[in-house]
Amino acid sequence: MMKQAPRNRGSVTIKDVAKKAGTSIATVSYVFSNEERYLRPELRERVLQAAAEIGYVKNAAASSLKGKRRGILAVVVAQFGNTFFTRMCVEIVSIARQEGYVVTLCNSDEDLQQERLILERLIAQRIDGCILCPAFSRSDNVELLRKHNVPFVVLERSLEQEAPEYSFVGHDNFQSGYLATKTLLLAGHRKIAFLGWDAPIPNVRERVDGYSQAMQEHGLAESEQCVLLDELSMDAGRRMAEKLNTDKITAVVLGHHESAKGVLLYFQEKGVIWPERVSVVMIGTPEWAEMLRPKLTCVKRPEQEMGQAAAQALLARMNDSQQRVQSRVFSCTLQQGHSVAAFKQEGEKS
Amino acid sequence: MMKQAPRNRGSVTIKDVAKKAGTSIATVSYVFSNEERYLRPELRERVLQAAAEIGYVKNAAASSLKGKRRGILAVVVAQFGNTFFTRMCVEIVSIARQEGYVVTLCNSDEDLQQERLILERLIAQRIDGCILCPAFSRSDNVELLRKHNVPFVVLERSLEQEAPEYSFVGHDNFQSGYLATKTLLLAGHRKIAFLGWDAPIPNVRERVDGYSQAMQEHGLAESEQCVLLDELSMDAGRRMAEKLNTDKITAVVLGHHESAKGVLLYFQEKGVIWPERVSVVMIGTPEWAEMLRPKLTCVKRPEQEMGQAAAQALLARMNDSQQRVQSRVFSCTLQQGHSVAAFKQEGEKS
DNA sequence: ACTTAATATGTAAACGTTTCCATTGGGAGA
DNA sequence: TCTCCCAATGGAAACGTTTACATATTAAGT
Repeated sequence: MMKQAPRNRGSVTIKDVAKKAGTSIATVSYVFSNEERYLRPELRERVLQAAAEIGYVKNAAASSLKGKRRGILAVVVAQFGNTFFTRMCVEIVSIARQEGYVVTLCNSDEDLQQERLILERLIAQRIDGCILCPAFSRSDNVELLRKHNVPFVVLERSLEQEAPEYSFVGHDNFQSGYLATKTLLLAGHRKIAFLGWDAPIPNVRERVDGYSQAMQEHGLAESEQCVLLDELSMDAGRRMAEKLNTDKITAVVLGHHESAKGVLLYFQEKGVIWPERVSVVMIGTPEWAEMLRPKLTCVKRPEQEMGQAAAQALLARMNDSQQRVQSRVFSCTLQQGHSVAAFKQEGEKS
Repeated sequence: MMKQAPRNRGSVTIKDVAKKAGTSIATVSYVFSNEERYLRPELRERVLQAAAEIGYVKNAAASSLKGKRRGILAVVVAQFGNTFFTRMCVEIVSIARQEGYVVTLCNSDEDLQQERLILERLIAQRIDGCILCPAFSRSDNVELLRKHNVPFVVLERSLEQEAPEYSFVGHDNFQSGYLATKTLLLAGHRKIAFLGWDAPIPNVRERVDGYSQAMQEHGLAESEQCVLLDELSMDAGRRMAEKLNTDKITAVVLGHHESAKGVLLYFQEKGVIWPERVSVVMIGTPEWAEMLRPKLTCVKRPEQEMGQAAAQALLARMNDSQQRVQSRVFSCTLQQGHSVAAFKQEGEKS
């Protein structure tokens, strides 16, 4: 019985190149992965020629076995489809590509089970590094990475609990809440509501803290503050908007653009037009923010810089595991729109 | 001189597990990758125990060397950030995950050079399969995949030239253009413009063909048709909108949602309100489409089904390379909004 | 007790690379 | 002519798995 040519998936191997070029596999390997090694130019050329002819591409998996890098980085986010993350991903991928890495993008969908599954798979692939936005800011799965010596950077969500040191890149949630609120306060508003996400994570708390702080600076104690939190959906946005007493409230901070959609649609339906009836500042800059008229005033997070910073932090960590962890927290800026109007007393209507 | 413990990246190997469990590596391997093989339950348990204790995770790269699958699929799109693709990706990833694959998402950014680079890197990784939306519908790089026996499925962009057979999943561009136009025609409009992308790819041509066909069916010859094409950007959208003679035109088909943004912003600025002054149907359903008021009437492509179909087609192809290629073309549906008004003569204004 | 057949485990050769080290063939210096 | 050395190449072990095959153990049949 003829022995089948086994040829795993029919791939061309270094051996084939060696045979074709009439040399040893060692030589071929030197040509492709050891620039320094001196070889007769003529020989080097011959090998390259042969390789090109039969279409040889080095097997990265085999190569990684011998201690070479794997060539794969991973980004695990909790909300794929959220433009904030998408934009950062684009930057990360771009920098990674320059360094010769392929990036695998994963979505935990804010689910710890999924996240764990994903990380286990990534570890099985022996990825070279990982950028992780942990679901619910939980450190559970981060420990997996640590245990397996995968260099990693935490993105956007700082960890709860007393987690050991780790590199972090995110934006200043407190400041974003503060900035949004301050903008409304400076326009003269006092009855300002904060509508946001009800997740038990630092990001949310800090934004609310920023709101509270700004309010207090203007002499508005807790009793005069109004914070509504609900899940991340249009319906939740609607629910919150319904609860608002728009006769009393003159301005709102939209703490998350996902539920913001529901709020604004509700406003539009009910004729609560901005900025005449209510002033609005939103945290986040989804694509639709620039399409609405009047245009929304938004707090912009520097996604581009953040993505770059995350990628660089990871690369730094990979190159030198001893390196001090980095922590970079970015400030947000106000993206001026037309949804904030100066507050007018309107003749003692209350 | 003490020889350093080499321990590539410090990973725990099958050998460590064997030592810990006091058995051979063969046994450990059987435990983890050969369900059938009978082992004394007590032994199996002991191995699992040992593995768990020292945190063993199988090295997928090494495993793949022996002919096992690599566990990686790739999706290469030309426009990352375009929600149309993002939504399909979500589905693909979800199905792939069920089958135990990790998916790497790549963005060629409509650049053939990039695309080639990406594919070469993916081939080096010996991915198990690939879903590709080829930049500019060019088949150049697709051949790379074929040459390296990577099972693949072409997504959304059919190939130009006389390409050999390949599996394809996309939507019916002709029908989408036809449906959009027909909707306006049925509302009584006659002066209808088509604004779209000027790329030399079948997708674009077919949409325009759909427009033309619909127009002709209503007795409107080429001279009464109006097709404007430009690049994919808001500015381009503005440019096209400026060129429109809105005194003559009573309705527009927005052929691509990216430039559509520019068009609509321009309309808003110039007070060309819809549907009173101009009726609008857009091909595509970006997030912002549901935020505008009046809400846009859109042609919806079934992204979810398409993503699933693509993933399934790929898996089918991977499991049986002999299998006949599949070609699935999905129809679009109208997503009713309020941007189309019945055409009224308005008293011989012209 | 002795073969036979099952059952349970281990040995070792691959997979495609990388790289240490050995080997070869000159040419220069003596 | 003979060393010696250097430059250029190849042999072979290793990386962490899988798996065909060999071995060792046990039970059953004579």
